[in-house]
Order: sequence, then structure tokens, then C-alpha cells
Amino acid sequence: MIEVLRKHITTRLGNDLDHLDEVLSSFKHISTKRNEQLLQQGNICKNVYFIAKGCLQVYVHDKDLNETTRDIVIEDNWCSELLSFGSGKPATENVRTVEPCELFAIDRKSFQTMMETVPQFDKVYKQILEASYANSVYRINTFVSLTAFERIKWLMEYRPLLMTRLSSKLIASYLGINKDVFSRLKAKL
Amino acid sequence: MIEVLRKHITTRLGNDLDHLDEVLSSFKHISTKRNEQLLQQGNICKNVYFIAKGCLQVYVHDKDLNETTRDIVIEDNWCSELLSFGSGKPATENVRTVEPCELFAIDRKSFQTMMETVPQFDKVYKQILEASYANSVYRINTFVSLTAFERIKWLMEYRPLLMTRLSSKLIASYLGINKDVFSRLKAKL
DNA sequence: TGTGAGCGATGACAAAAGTCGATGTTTTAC
DNA sequence: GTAAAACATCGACTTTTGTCATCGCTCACA
Repeated sequence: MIEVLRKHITTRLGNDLDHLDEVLSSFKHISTKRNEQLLQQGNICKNVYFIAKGCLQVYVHDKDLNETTRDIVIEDNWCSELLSFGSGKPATENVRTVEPCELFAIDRKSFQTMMETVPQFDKVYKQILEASYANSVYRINTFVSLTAFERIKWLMEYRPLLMTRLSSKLIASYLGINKDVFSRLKAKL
Repeated sequence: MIEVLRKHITTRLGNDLDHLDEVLSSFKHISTKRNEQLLQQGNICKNVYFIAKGCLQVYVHDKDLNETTRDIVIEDNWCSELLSFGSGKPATENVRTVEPCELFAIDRKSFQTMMETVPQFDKVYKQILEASYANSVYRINTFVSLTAFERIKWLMEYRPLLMTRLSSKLIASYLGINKDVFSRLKAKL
């Protein structure tokens, strides 16, 4: 499993990375069931997770206690509540596993140590942050102006795997539409 | 005018910042009219702007050529298309002035020089990026689950200045609702 | 001073989305 | 293996939102 992470890192930072084994050993391997809570809103986000296998959901509760899913992250990607992780302030979002997962977690202290000892490592944080930001900007710019039906077609086109892999309820909360509406519109595709 | 920028920086990075005058002199002062295009989608974003006075709009065009406004940025804040500025790739968004503005612009080359010569300066980029990301995350998490009426009430509560300062058309495109709907709902407040 | 462009408001209507209750299915827990 | 819980779908209905045409106002400017 750690090979997935090794490959991910070398692909991005090059094969000649010093201390690669040291970097890898600073991650802790975690196997989870589905529906495990990795972060609760209000707590401080202690880890950045690399997903070797499985799927995570980043979400909040709206005023009616419905879940609103900001992001769904699958294998070979990083997931965290970066703003809390970076600042040490309480998280505004929740994170849970959607499927059984194989994760590699690095905590703030180890992350800090890596930043100091491995020169290229501070690029990692910047890369994750920039990728997360790009993702958010894209999401705002596309979704704000799309109808429910267009959002579904968008998902079919750009993240088709999710359509088959996730529950309708979860997809609807990711697309920001009502689950009954999602069910009806899906039938019209 | 440059005093606004000086104060902004010292407030965040401390009074004892070395090279402060050098930093300040790497910015170019720009006075604009309203409705000036600072960045066109597809071009490379050359500057980061500090707004000493005025207001900028960051927007895209949807499939029907309507404008969707991702952000409205007022004085004492930074504005750019960071993903393009940071990577040198074409911008996905447009930026224009909404009012006559007093701006301080720093281009990529000067920014790079500052990063190298002024140790604290690389914090600036990280701070701007983190603030932008926080802003986007917040926008997604709140807006996705709000009705048009609730979005208007949100604006009244959290950015009341914008209600009086901007045109209805612009506010509607920021809230992601139709301008006629905005007009009707506003009357019911 | 007149003219035209842009803006904001509004009524009438159409379309989209949300709500609720019922029902059958699948998954989970013991 | 079975009961309970969660999920997906659907019809009927309500509410919200979008569209379009119209009208009056303001402002820039020839």
C-alpha cells in the first residue's frame, strides 16, 4: 500500500528525492471501515491524509441539519481540513470515510519536521493548498450557474465513476440538490 | 495612498520588517476609472493587486454569456487570479474594476525578487492563498444550501456595505440569482 | 435639450425545485 | 435469519425561481 504513496510523491517531486524513506516512514498507515469519522467540526484537524484506497467525504451541516458535501475525494489524492491543519484553529468541516479505506496519515508535528528537514517537502503543502483552492474556485464558477439537471450531466461527464460508486443521497448533497429531485432527473437522462 | 499598503503590511508582518521601503517601492501605483478590465480570461495574470481604494469584481461567463461573479473585493484587500499568477498558466477568470480605484500592483518578476530578498515576504503569498481558499470554502459551504432569499439576508448581515454600494445586477450575479428575482425578494425584506 | 442606453421594478406566466406520504428494496445489526 | 433502519423511487401538490414584456427613471453626451 505504501507503494501508492511512494509513487505519488516521486511522480510529483522526482525520483532523486533525498530522504524519501524518511518521508514515507513519517506517515502512519490506517485501515478504516466505511462511515468512520476522521474529523469532527469544532475539533482541530490533526492530520493530512493520503488516500491509497477508498473515498472520503468533506461536509458540513446546514441549518436544517442536512449534510452539504463540499468535496468527495478518492484514492491517489490528499484530503484534510487544511485551514484547521495549517492554523491549528478548530475545523469548520467534517470528514468521514464513505468506503473502507487505506489511508496514510501525517500529523502536524511530523509534517513540520519534514518541512524543516526535507527541502522539497514544503512544496507538498503548497501543492495541496493550490490544488484545493483550484478545486474550490472551479466548483463555484461552474455550479453557481447550473441547474440541477445540468449539474447531474456535469457529474456524468467529469466524474462518472462517482455516479456508480456513491449513494444517491451523497451525490445529491454534493451537487447541492434535493435527493428526490435527483432521483427524478436521473431517470430522465 | 501607499500608506494604506504600508499599514496593511506592518499590521500583518510586524513593524520591524527589514526592507519595508524596498518592498513598497516594488509596487506600482495605478489609478483606474470604473469598468476597467484588469485581466481577461485566457491571458496570463501578470499582477497581484492591493486595493487601497475602490472595488474589484472577479467573474466568469456562463454558457448563456451571463456573468457569474465569484468574488467582490474591496479596499484593504488583495486581489488576483492566483492560480494563473502562481503557475504562469492562462487565467480562467476575468477581473475588472467596479468603481474608480487606487491600486498597487506587483508583477511576477518583482514578486519573485521580493520572495528571495525579503525572508518574511514568502509569508505574504501563503497568507493571500490561504485567505482566498478560506473564502472559497466558506462560500461553497454557505451558499450551496441557501435559498435566494436567505442569500440576500446573508449579504445584509455579513456584507451590508455591498448592498448599498453595488448595482443590483452585480449583487445578483454574486449571489447566483436572477436579477428580477433579486429585485422582488429585496422588496420583501 | 433631446435621445438612447442602462438600470430597477413589477405583473403575468412558465419552468424548476422542494415537500410529503406511500411503497418496495437493500443494508445493517443483533 | 430476522427485524429494524436506511435508502431509492414515485405521484401529487406547493413553493420558489426564471422568463419576458413593459414602464419609468437617470445619466451621459451629442
